Amino acid sequence: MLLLKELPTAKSLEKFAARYPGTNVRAISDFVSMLRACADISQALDRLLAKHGLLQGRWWMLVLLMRQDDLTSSPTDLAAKAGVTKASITGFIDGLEREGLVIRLPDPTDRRKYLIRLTAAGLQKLDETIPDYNSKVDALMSSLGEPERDEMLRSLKTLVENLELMR
Amino acid sequence: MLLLKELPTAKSLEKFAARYPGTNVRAISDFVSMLRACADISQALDRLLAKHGLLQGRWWMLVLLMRQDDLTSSPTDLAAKAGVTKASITGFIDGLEREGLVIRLPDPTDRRKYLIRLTAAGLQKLDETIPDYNSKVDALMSSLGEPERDEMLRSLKTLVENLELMR
DNA sequence: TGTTTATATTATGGTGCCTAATTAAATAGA
DNA sequence: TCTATTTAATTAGGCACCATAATATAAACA
Repeated sequence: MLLLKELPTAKSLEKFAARYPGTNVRAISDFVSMLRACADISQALDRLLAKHGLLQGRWWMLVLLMRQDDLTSSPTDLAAKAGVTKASITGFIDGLEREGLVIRLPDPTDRRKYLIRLTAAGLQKLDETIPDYNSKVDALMSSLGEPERDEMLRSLKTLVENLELMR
Repeated sequence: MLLLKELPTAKSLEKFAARYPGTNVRAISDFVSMLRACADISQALDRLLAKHGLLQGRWWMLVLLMRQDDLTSSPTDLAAKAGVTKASITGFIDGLEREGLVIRLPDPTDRRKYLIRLTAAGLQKLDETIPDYNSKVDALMSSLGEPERDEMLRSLKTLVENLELMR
């Protein structure tokens, strides 16, 4: 999460370039602006979810479970799909279970495993949150025309595909 | 930070739309793709900074200090510029001071205040990190042509200006 | 002078991650 | 069959990043 409310001014960028010759001022400025925008958008999502008593971590767990036909998944599977360790999943599940949104069920075919299933309360939480999420996301994304949106996503995709350049 | 390595499939979006009629599938899909890209880019920055023993929090603090003519700022000022509380700044300063990258100096004009100043070691840390940061950010951003970059930033700016639609 | 305001810190806690060690169960191989 | 390995999940412990509330101190104001 970017920690700079104040984007660099032309003056501070000049100073930067003076100390570090060869700086591509435009690249730096654009990069920071991009991060700033991303952080603002993510924060707006946080606020939306907070209205429904959720946080991004819990929210994405619920979304992953909802994607499953039987509303059920395993910690290992969730870890893979979320890109975090299984130990981290344990924590998320603990929180969601405490709130009654999911339950741990023993896997009948393998006693090492658990099945994490969305409860009725969990589904209700989604039913309460998702219409709001849908309409707000729609409203936001509609502030861009279709061609601009496509172009933006294509550009972001290009950047992501070139992230090895940051290595 | 987005927790979905796996973006929604066409099938899961269909299912979503079936349960929540009126869903703008494109809006949701685009929104999640955008967050995914943002998270990936931010993570790439984390990795770059980690090579130099830094993390985003500490890094942006150092950058804010470097912007000042005398390499000096106050906790209140840093808090405002970073968009976090003063209590949070105390923690960042503690860490940076422990590593010798900044020092707390009493403000001669107001005994409630401290001046946070970048030390020689702090400046050296920046001198070691920034050339790498510059070249990597330049390389990444150069994967987009200038018009695409401008368009992308304009689109992101439009979204940020319309974030009140998420309220 | 006495009250209000401003500065910074401490105390405390929540969220989101991690690694390493552990427990338990399944599986593969001699 | 029995042992060794692998797999699943958790626990323990810790770090980073943030917040709120309470506190101590000092400045400003009326």
